[in-house]
Amino acid sequence: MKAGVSRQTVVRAMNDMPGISADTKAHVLRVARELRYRPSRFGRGLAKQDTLTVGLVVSDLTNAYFAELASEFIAVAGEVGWTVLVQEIERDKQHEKRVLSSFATQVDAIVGYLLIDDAELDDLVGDLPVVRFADLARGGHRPMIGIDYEPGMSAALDHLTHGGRRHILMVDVPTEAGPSPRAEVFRRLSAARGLATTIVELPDEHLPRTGAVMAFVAQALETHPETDAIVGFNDMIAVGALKQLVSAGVAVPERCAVLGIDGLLVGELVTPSLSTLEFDMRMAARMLFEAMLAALSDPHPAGGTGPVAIVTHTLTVRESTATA
Amino acid sequence: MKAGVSRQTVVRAMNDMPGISADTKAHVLRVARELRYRPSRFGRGLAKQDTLTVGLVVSDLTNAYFAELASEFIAVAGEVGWTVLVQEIERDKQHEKRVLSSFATQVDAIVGYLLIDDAELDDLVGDLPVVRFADLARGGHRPMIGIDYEPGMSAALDHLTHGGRRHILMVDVPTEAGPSPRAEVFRRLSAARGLATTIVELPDEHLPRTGAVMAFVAQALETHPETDAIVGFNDMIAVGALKQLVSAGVAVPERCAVLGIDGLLVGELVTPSLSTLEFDMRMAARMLFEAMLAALSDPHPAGGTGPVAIVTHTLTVRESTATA
DNA sequence: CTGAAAGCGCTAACAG
DNA sequence: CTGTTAGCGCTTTCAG
Repeated sequence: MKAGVSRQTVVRAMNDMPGISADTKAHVLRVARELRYRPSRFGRGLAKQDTLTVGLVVSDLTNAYFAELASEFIAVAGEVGWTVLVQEIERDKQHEKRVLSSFATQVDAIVGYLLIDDAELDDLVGDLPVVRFADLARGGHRPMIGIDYEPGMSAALDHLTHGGRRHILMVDVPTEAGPSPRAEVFRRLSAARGLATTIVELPDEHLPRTGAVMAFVAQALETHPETDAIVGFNDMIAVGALKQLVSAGVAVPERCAVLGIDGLLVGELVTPSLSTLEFDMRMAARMLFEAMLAALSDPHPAGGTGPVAIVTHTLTVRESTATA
Repeated sequence: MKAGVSRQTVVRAMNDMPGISADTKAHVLRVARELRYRPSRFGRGLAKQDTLTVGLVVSDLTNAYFAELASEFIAVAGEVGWTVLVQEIERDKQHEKRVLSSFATQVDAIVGYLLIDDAELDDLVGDLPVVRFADLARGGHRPMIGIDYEPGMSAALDHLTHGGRRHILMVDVPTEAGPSPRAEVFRRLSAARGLATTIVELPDEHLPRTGAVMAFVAQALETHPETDAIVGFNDMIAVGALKQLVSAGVAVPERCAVLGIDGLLVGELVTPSLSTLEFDMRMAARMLFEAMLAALSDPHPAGGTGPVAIVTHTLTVRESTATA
């Protein structure tokens, strides 16, 4: 059409389709290049009904946990030609709603770590497939990859008690609705073991700031001086606790052990190195993606779905919980 | 049309446009919801010629530096309704090319940390606007946010020499083409000061592994036992060096100082805490985004552009370079 | 092997 | 305030 030559033969050339002579194809390609022609994704998307864009929701990319999730998910998705839109929701439900409703017209599916519940989700995104990455306890009719803290936490408590720890303090980051699922499992399992545990709740505002976490831990330890082990809501909290103990001259792990959750790289880097509960994020990302494909091909499985897979943690023992 | 009622009045309802009675609008909206109707992004994109999707290229989200860039960039872009496609290129030029040519049909602009040069870029993406985030030294006719290491490195060297350090070792991560720009600046500035510095090159393969970095540093120190300060290519390398020194019983900072580059959070968490060169990633992300908008509105500025803004580092002194 | 015609779902411009 | 018409750029028939 444009360049002296052909027409919608261009399609055949651009898309590597059969039924075109090498000559014309080469010619078309060359002209296309000269013209700096780029096919429009909209025209194509409209004509071919398939498409491959997924929205990933995480709470904060700056958190290595979510960065790793994003990295692995993008990799898995990319392998089969899917493209990933990433958004952060920064623990803010309002913002999450805006993000989701914008996703509703931009992607073919949504996955990730969502705050809102299924009912609100139905409102915002209709029957767009959504797969959550969430604590197992969370209900709902949509598919999800459930995180079961029980096996890991159980192993962790065994490890701590075998090491003679009896007064365990968990520093939780509660949700709006109360203790986090991590803390719930901790409470339940330690009660079952007859342990004298305490859960303190770190206010949200302190979250990213190590200094604030340190101060908070210092204060908690004044109230609970008998503490001989601290479990952090996650590795970053645990590292804050670790720093506080070290700087207060409390011997770790001799006088007090510290355990994190998530298995972030930072745990290897601090001194003493941090024991933690970790899991295979690559596998989790793969499961998320596969659940998404499943949801896409069968949007309304009979009787809802609930968890389609469950991930658990493995205890990695490093220096911070070593036994004397 | 569909639901007993209206037609393309739907448009007016869905898009909050004027010229529609509250009644009809409410009705349309309700029916749309019942029908789980979601407008197609393709139809819309085709009809309205504007659109707002940018591709962000980073080398590795797992690297906190890039995670922060992504986080900030997504935030800035989101503020004005842009949506961000994220891709990793893992230091692999082939992969980068695939990513870029796929981006060419998916986004309206590309920004980020690219390996390939402008000529190859022209080939892959035509006149799609691209803004790099790159070392100032890098040439090219496309716009970029240039990173100038000189002011920061200069401050760092002053700080180290004032602390009496004379034998500085830099652990570089070279590019295919030789020393990194960071190392080049280091070499130039330390030569100008008459310092006895050495640059050792960490093989790529070791990159993510702290243990490997530690071993490499141990070996480098055997060859250069007089070393009294180590500058890492980035914070992660510096932390590896720090760990090696500590575990080898070398007093930090008394016997040997350690300095990182990038200003990652991890620097605050290690013991002793890491001095580093940091910069304002939020501002850098904002500049990237704005340069992108500029490139979009004027794709071919007279005479190319080169750097459209320059970012520099600030020295943050923590324990690892403290003076006795 | 190449060309022509129709339509994907939406919005804009213009009537009614 | 609401309906009609045309066309965005591409792919898919179906003819030549």
